[in-house]
Amino acid sequence: MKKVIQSVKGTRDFYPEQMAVRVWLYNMVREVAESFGYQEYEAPILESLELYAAKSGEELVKEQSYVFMDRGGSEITLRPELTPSLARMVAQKQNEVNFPVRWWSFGPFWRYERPQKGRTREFFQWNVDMLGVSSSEADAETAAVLATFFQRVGLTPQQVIIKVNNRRLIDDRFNALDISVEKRPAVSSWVDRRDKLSPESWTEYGRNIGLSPEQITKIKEMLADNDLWKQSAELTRFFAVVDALGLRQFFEFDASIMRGLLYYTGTVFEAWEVGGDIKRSILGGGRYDNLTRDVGGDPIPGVGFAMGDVVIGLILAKYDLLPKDLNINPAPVLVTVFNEDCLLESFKLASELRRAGLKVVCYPEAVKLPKQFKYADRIGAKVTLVLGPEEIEKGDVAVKNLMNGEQVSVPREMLIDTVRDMIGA
RNA sequence: GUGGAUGUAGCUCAAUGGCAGAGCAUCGCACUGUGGAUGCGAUGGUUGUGGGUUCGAGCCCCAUCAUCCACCCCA
Repeated sequence: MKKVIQSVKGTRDFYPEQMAVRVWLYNMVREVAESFGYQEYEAPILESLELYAAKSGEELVKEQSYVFMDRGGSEITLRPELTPSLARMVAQKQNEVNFPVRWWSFGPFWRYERPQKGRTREFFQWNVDMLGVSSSEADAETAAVLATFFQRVGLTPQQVIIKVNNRRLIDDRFNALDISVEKRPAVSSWVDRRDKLSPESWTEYGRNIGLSPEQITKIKEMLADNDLWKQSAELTRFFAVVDALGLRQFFEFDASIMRGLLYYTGTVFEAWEVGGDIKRSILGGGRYDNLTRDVGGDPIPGVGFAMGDVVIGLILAKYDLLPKDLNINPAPVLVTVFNEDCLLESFKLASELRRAGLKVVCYPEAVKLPKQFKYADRIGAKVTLVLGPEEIEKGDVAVKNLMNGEQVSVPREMLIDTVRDMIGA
């Protein structure tokens, strides 16, 4: 037995079955994004490492990015995320584009991590962003696109919830607690880990990063305060808007949502599965008001989110919301080849039907008819045509309806209508 | 980067240290101008790889590679 060369670790092969699911997901996100007037765009897959150096978060850039030297000696990155590219694209045309910009994208990304459940090295991401407006209404609308997507695919607030927080709100609290700016990333990741550790070891962790007992107590109080958001004008407005949009039930305030990326400045959000056996955020997003400046443009406020196809795929599979019976074979008509002498006649017939707008497969060699019928059945063809010596002599074509087994011989001039009738086209 | 589990036919999996098997898939026949269903039969293996222990290893030991799961981080 010869060994087939292995695929690259962390990549997925999209056989037609999987590709159909991916296209279905693409169609869902496109439909939802367009319903809010967002325009589709795409950025390069290759970017300079420099683009991410500023703000993406140290681990993402230094340890998780695919970086290589191209033949000209430039340091190139396979994009690990899209937002910096978007900021660059908007900054480059900051005087030409119409603000507010509403853009969306769905494409591949790469991160060099150990693959596991819900995580691959090559994945697809849906990105939705609005730039040029710094209002809470913009935050809420962007998040509403996401909630609408959940609705569209059949996910309910009992299954998925979008947890919302605000960096400025938390920063104010940290200021009040005298937590230095340098210490905040550590404090953030400590807060982020609250659900993963036992209360005791979580408290001990807090002491280890240099928090005083009073600070720890105050932060615990803060996290327990479900009404803390009312102290934030931005969040108050945010919740009012999602309420007006009829999507309030998908959102809840959670002071422990921090987000790892450094560029977020205001409202941030993450979606989680409520049932909780998928212990990772489904997606994340938030407001980033300095990113265009960080890539060299004028400061343009922005807000957006990214959803990976892998985790949402797990969620949709868990709740049995992935489409079944996706038709992966486009052609409902198969033309058989009776024998070598009839082969060209069959090819001509297939071509004739295609010119009439039908999708047609012609068997590519003169093998036994049972084999060709079996193939037609396997690919899900609805109609099979036979053009043998008898039919050619009479100027007929035998048309078999594979759904009910009935077969008729019809004159050539009636063929197209007969076939259309059978496949319901 | 750290820890755990698993590698046997194309696929899913069996096999007290004692003849390497089943189901599905494939191919053939029943059925030389017709698919699905059924029956009968056939093909298919250096048990991931390399060492070791043993009269004897798929099974035990060591190494290595791969995959999966968890941590880290994140979509």
